[in-house]
Amino acid sequence: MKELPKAYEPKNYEDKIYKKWEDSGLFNPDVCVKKGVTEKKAPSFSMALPPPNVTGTLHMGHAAMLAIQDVMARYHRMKGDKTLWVPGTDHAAIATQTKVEKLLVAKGLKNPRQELGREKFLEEVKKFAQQSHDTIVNQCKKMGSSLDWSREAFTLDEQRNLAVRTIFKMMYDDGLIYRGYRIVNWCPHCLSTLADDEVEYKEQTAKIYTFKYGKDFPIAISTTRPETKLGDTALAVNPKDKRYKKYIGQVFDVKKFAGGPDLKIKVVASDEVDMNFGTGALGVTPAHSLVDYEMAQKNKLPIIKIIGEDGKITGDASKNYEGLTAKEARRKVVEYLQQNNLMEKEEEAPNNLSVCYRCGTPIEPLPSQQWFIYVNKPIKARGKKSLKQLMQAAVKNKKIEIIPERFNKTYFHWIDNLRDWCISRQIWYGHQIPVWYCLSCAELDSLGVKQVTGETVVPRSEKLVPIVSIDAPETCPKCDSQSIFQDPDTLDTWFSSGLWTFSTLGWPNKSEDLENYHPTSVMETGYDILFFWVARMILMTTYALGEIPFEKVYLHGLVRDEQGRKMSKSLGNVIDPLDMIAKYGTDATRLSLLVGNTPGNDMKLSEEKIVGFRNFTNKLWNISRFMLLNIDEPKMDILAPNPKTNADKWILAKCQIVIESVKNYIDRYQFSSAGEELRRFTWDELADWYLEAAKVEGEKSQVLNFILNTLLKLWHPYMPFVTEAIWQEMYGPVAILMVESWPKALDEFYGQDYGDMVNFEFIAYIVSEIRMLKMEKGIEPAKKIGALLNVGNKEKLLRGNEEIIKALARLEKLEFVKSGAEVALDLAGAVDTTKEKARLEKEIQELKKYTVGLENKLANKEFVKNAPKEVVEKEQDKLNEVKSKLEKLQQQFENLK
RNA sequence: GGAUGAUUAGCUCAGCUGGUUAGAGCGUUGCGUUCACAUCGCAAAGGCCACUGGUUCAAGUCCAGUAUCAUCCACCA
Repeated sequence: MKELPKAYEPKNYEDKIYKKWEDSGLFNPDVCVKKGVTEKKAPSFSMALPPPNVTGTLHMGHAAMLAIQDVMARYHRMKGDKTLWVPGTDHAAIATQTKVEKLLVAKGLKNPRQELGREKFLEEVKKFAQQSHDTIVNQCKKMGSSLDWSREAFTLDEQRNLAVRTIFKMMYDDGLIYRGYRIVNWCPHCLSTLADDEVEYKEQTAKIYTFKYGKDFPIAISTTRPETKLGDTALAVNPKDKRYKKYIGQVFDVKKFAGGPDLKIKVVASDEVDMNFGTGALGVTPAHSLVDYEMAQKNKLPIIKIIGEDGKITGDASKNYEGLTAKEARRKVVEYLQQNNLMEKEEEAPNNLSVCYRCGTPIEPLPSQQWFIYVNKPIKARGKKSLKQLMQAAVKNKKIEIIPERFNKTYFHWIDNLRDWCISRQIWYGHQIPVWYCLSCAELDSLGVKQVTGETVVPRSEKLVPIVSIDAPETCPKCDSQSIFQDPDTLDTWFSSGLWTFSTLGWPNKSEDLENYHPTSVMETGYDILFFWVARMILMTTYALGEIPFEKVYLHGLVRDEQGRKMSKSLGNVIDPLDMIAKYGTDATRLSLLVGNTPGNDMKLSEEKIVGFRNFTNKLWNISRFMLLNIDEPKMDILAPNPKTNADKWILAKCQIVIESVKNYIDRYQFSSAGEELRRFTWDELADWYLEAAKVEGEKSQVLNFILNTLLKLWHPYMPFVTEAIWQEMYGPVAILMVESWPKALDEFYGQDYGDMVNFEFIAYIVSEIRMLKMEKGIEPAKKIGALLNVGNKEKLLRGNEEIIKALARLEKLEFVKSGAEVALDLAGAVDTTKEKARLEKEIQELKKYTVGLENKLANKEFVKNAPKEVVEKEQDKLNEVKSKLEKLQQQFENLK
């Protein structure tokens, strides 16, 4: 006999319990093996935690991710698998740097990078990242995540840096990484390139200007960005366009366009030009539009860069405009065109503006010398497949399964549209590219460098010959000169996080972890980073290791607010997981994120939902409290006891069924269904019926002990804290539920004979009927009255459970009879029979309708012919059952008269 | 422009390969302080499963189309 406190107080247990788990070392599979908790040869189950960005704190999305993954980790650990869940954080290059810059600006610095210099600035970033990291780790622990902290990784630590340098060298040597002068997405605020999918589009209305380059120019063009026309080298028309056909191939000289540079405009044909848009003619600006750039390459047109990395007009080709920002230049061009009667039309039209996904600044496409990865080039070491093909194959041949399946389509579509991946970034926080240049080998004069000092900024130039090396070379391998310097650029953050599943396991070293735990079992993450990250991991891993990074991809949805809006600080609708944990406990918070949603779909979260699960947590606590009061001496490894009564048989059978279905649901990644199933068993079956019966029957120590052990184990992956807390109340401070073995369904309780189960269900049905009758007749539930039961062919069963029926239906007297209605109340006159008659009539009508439906179905020859036997039989059984029920009701109805 | 998802009870959502009178939680209504729990119990009400066709003995479930909403991708200058 143990007695728990009346209500569960999460605060009194959670931190202590987490500390105990952590101190036990059992998050580490090696320790589990050493302590004999897991067998040495057990199958392994491994996951890499999607590393949260060190840009701040965790939100509900992270909490959901941690909860789902922890369910899997704990389930597999209890099942006896060697379970490894590796934690870590992501340096999130641009995101973190931007964040720190903002903080420094808020502190009063005007231009932090310039004022501090690379080294000091990076120190600031590191400080911030460290703080953020600590917060995140603490939050992961608060969520109860059973992560193996001894293996914690950071995308920018030394081990990961080695992995990055190694794979860069591999790819370079395989000819997959190249340096090129290409149009890139340039963010003039971050002063860096962005990958294609780091560009976002914002709807806006823009002014479209229609004008001619010059007075004698025969064709007018339309554009939203007149200032870029300073760099036009061609005009494209559709070859089918009769208006302009005659001009194709001609070259027009435009003197001093908009008071600026002279232009040579060649008229070229392109199918891509829409004849119906604007004037049907497109001014081609090869340097500042990707489409135009491609057109220029096809037609061998010159590329004139007129906007520089600072977002200002460059001097080379744009006299009179040099140094103006794009905005200023636009105003000036427009003014000129208006004043010189070249402007034909100005109109507002909807338009998509491309902006930086980090800072929202409009993107400036411009040509620049950058590092790229070929996605279409055949790779010798991989059967001449390209990276694209490797990525496609992994999913197409089902080595990787994406859950839910529909994301396959999105994934393939993305790959089809994939262009070479620009991996160099002009920011400081990140993996510096493992490339060095020798100044002695290069002709410095031609680079515009006169004298080399420590602080010399060397312009980006293809004239610098790259020396690619895993470790920093001391001298130039060609000329032995010591004046070499490392490429100042850093790598796209996804380059390093793409290695995550194997870099965290020790690659490029041939580690045991890599051997044991790679490929990982599951990658659980949000669908919003399917392209950014999941696809890149597949790319990197299939290339580097020739194997997949994970077998399953489980994609969860976004956590939204009650109204379905994204949670954001500016909207003020953010629900902080830590607040919820403080108010309602971790288990309630976890359940609210685990139950009531399906993979790939967004979920709406409200505080009320969490309150509901807090109530359930307390319910479980009190169920345990009651059970413990009726268990003599709890035993941890109690065997299933022999059931004595109908109720015992029923609950033991139900228990086996729930064990089986929870297992099936979790194995099929239906975490919500498993949780609902468990909740239903716990509340509707165990608490509402069995425990009530137990109060009557008494002496249930063994059954209760067995059921409670099973119950706590089954709930543990979902609610680790409350279950562990109860477990320790039961079995002392040394016991750890987390590594107890997962329950197995036992055939003897339900395999052969469902009869036992159905028997108690009949008792429950009778009790419900009596309660219903009392309610219908306006008798207070607590008021004790008498009742008559027609025993039919169930005399033994009913008499055997007489006390239960009396107690649960609150009867003072129960008589068994052999005729009349199934159940009748001893009403002692004075009761409103009209109400009861109406109720019966309604029910009879409904049953009649149902009977007719069934009869029609069975009379249908087609149905009998075509439907499977079992279905037909089932329908026949249904009909018989309904008919007999109908008879009984009609008899009752008659009796009332 | 292309794609995907959603549309089921007042609200939030389940419903896997088509086969019980379509389910749950919350909320609502009525009754209730039975010695685990009012963070509770008992009971009830509430649904042409968006719409229109089709396939089938049988459709919430499969197919086609329509509408509304959401998201993603591409981007037209």
